[in-house]
Amino acid sequence: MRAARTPAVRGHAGKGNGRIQVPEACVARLSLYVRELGQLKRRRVPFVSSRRLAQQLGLTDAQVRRDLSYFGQFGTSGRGYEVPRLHDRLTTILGVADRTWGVALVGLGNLGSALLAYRGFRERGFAFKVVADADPNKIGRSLYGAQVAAPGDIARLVRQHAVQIGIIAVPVGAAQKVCDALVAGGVRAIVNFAPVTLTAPASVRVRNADLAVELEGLAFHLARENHR
Amino acid sequence: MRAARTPAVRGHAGKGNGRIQVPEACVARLSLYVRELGQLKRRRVPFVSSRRLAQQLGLTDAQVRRDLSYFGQFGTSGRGYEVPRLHDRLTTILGVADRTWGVALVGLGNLGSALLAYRGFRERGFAFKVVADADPNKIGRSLYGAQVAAPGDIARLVRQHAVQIGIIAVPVGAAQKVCDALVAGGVRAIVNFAPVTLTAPASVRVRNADLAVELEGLAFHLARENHR
DNA sequence: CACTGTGAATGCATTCACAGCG
DNA sequence: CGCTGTGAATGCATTCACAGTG
Repeated sequence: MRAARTPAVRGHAGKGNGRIQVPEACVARLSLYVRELGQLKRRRVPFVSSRRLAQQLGLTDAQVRRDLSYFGQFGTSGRGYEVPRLHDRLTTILGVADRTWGVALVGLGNLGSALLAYRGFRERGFAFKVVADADPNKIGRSLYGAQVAAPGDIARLVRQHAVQIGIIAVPVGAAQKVCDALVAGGVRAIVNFAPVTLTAPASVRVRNADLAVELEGLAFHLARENHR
Repeated sequence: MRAARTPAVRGHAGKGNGRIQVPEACVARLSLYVRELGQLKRRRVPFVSSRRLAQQLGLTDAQVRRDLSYFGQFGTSGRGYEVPRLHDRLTTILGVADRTWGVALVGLGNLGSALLAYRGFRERGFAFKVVADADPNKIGRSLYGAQVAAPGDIARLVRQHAVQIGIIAVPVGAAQKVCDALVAGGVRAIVNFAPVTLTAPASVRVRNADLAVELEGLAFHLARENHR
């Protein structure tokens, strides 16, 4: 969940045109806010204070206020934030309100299948436009409403469907080749689940999600606490 | 990802036995170093410089040196770092060299199955000692060498096998209950894949790995770049 | 009042720059 | 030389604290 390859991600350069610099860490929390507000909205909670929101997410109230302030002034003194309004506003800012993002998923092993089946993606504005795998038994078949393509067709299909985000869920050995194909097709961001560092042009955002890294981070801390 | 108070993480300096604070961000990179060094080791590369290691991982050379310096002095002036030695040393520090970590996995849907089947975990020192699911059709069956238990048995089994790490791969509605069971059994760390914030004692480390959050982070940036 | 929004202060993390070593 | 290890400087992110508002 942590970006290994962080190409000095700046919010945005242009101060002149009124764009605000948003800390990267804040962006990461933005979708947590949306998630939580979505629940409150469904429960018809009309207002929420920074304090309560913070408590719910394990943050501090000051941090919630600071984070939200990067995007505008949404609150009412004395009462807090209007839940539906804030939810709508943040959803729009996240870029998942008014539009659907096309996604290309490569690799339909256990993990790839899990991702394809995960309803959360669709609900949150992501659609699998292209799905591919190297297994001849899978190519051509239809899974979860998507026709499985061959690796050789990735670049063409990505371009054809104007897909902007690629997901790599293939074994280590194939990851870089898949990455190249996605880049050739014109994706602008990639989520990589293979435990290897990819090489891609700086214009393409790469985010790594090696699941074992999560566990190892925890192991480090546990090991320390043990030998004390 | 998790925000709560950053606990004092300590490492030991090269000289003396005074313990020094290791930045949390550095810990996250530690397993990347191990991963990369493992590959170099297999290719029988004897030495590697901070420059080359950095290039390979998309970092700066200064950062690599700084990170490694938190754990000791491993390098040789003029030549760089001895690959096998550094690999062994970091593996030990990570806590995945000399021991195996017992893991409890709850939820055997697509994602849970993917995790269970992922060989990377076993290779990197993690063993699924307890596996559970609420589906009566799965309970009692044997998957990937693990007997599937019922949710009601989680706490008991976790304690019995002295499991320290829990993985939650169940739907949102069941996540908190599973979390409670894992905590009752005595786990000290949890990786949560359910898109919800869990409540757990401060002594239990919780790390969230909501896959949609990754995508949304990317969407935010893409949305910004579009409307320029 | 209870709460937001934000300068200012603090605390981390990264980068610079260079002394020192093989 | 080429490269490490590390003070010092810089740049981010979080927290404090309080003026201001409905």
